[in-house]
Amino acid sequence: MPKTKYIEIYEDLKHKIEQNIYEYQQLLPSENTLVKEYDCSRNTVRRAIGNLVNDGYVQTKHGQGVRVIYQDFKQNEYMFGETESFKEFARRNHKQHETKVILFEELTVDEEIHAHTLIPVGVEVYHLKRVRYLEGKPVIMDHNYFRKDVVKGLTAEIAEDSIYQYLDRELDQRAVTAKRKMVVERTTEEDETYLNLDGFNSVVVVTSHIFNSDGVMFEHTQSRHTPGNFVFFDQTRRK
Amino acid sequence: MPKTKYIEIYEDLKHKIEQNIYEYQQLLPSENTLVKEYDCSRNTVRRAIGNLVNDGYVQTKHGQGVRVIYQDFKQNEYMFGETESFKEFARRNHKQHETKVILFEELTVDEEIHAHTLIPVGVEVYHLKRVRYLEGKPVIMDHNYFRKDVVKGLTAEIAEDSIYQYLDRELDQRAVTAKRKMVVERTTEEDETYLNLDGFNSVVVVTSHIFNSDGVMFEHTQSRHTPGNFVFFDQTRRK
DNA sequence: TGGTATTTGTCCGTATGTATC
DNA sequence: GGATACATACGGACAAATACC
Repeated sequence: MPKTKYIEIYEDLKHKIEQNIYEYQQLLPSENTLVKEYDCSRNTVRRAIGNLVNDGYVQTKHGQGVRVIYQDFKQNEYMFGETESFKEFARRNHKQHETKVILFEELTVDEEIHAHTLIPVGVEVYHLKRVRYLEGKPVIMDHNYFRKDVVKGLTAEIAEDSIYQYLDRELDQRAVTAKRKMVVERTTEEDETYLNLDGFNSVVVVTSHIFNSDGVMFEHTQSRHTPGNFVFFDQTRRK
Repeated sequence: MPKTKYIEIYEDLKHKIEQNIYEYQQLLPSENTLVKEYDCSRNTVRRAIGNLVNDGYVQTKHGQGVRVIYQDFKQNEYMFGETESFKEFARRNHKQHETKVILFEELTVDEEIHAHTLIPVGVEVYHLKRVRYLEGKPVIMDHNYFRKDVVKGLTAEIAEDSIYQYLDRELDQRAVTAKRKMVVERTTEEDETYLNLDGFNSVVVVTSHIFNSDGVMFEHTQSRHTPGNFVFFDQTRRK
């Protein structure tokens, strides 16, 4: 499984930045220097740098150089969001986790479901409600719709473990693009029944549309998070 | 002000997707076709497509093509976040807006301020508290720290209009990279005094670190949003 | 102040690999 | 197996912003 050259360079530079070999506010070696160092073309170096810019690790300036703007504030410990599953998230943070399925049904999308999921009318789907526990506390309530023609043979047992592991291992399917919308809403009775709200009268509602490698939107999920456990990071640049 | 070729192609394709000339789930013309159409190199076409992938407009698949996955759900009408100022946001949505400065002071960063802003100890800063009104309702409370050596000559009057307009027009300074962290917190007495919370007992706290083109982190802001008015969009892809 | 070197930004052409049809 | 399509990589040329002397 040979990695590509630009990914190797990207990861090497990233590690050097994280380990302060290249320090905050310092300039990286020039592109031409890196070309010699990694024995590759300038385009390849530039591609690696472009990824670091997207990650908010460095910032380039025309005629001047590439400046490190990475600061460690434990982004990795939390970092919800991204295209990461609940199980992966829990594992990475060494937290005990569990999922309980409280509804599992199969149905056909009608106009009403289409209106809020954008899944075409007539498509057959699994509809689930699941409660996610972290360290024994119920912190997320998921309302899922999965297309049956993509997520074939889903069962409640699988849904209590990891649907994404099943997709990847059994069906050779993967989530590629995830589009998300986040809002905060007042709690419903259902939220209050199932979640540990800790005094909050609101939940963070993350609505996701998820596409597989064929460009099919195979999942629509509304995740209702208890506010106390929700953290989201993001970095943008302009120009 | 001549735009670059790949930006022109990127914007042209983007418009064609938004106007359904290239439809949802359809494949774009192949890269080689687009090369002829735009009379440019394949690299340039690929660069334009790469930007559309980042925007969540299309998804590429090796050996198959570039598929449109854009769906219009009024992303443009709201879309807080990004590197957009409050004033720009209000203008774009045709909302009446206003800002009131409730604290304006100049001070020197000590250990305590450094700990939560990451601005180096000893740096002189402006410290402001501002309340932002949308359609007459107080919806955001900002706690700002600006470096005086970058944001020279800031006054309360400027802060009631638009600091970013002042930066751009008078000081030729621009925000380039913004790093954000979002959490939900219980309201403080100050929140309750100044904001229209509409029954919520929480606020969305967005902590931002903002860098200018020289890589200097010149602003640290904590924005406390009333939950009812907060919307955030995001798209990610993996692999 | 001004000219030169350095550095990043854009663009082109070509070759090869690999997945899909 | 052959054609098509995207992915990676190389090398070169010139422009534009900045730094240096």
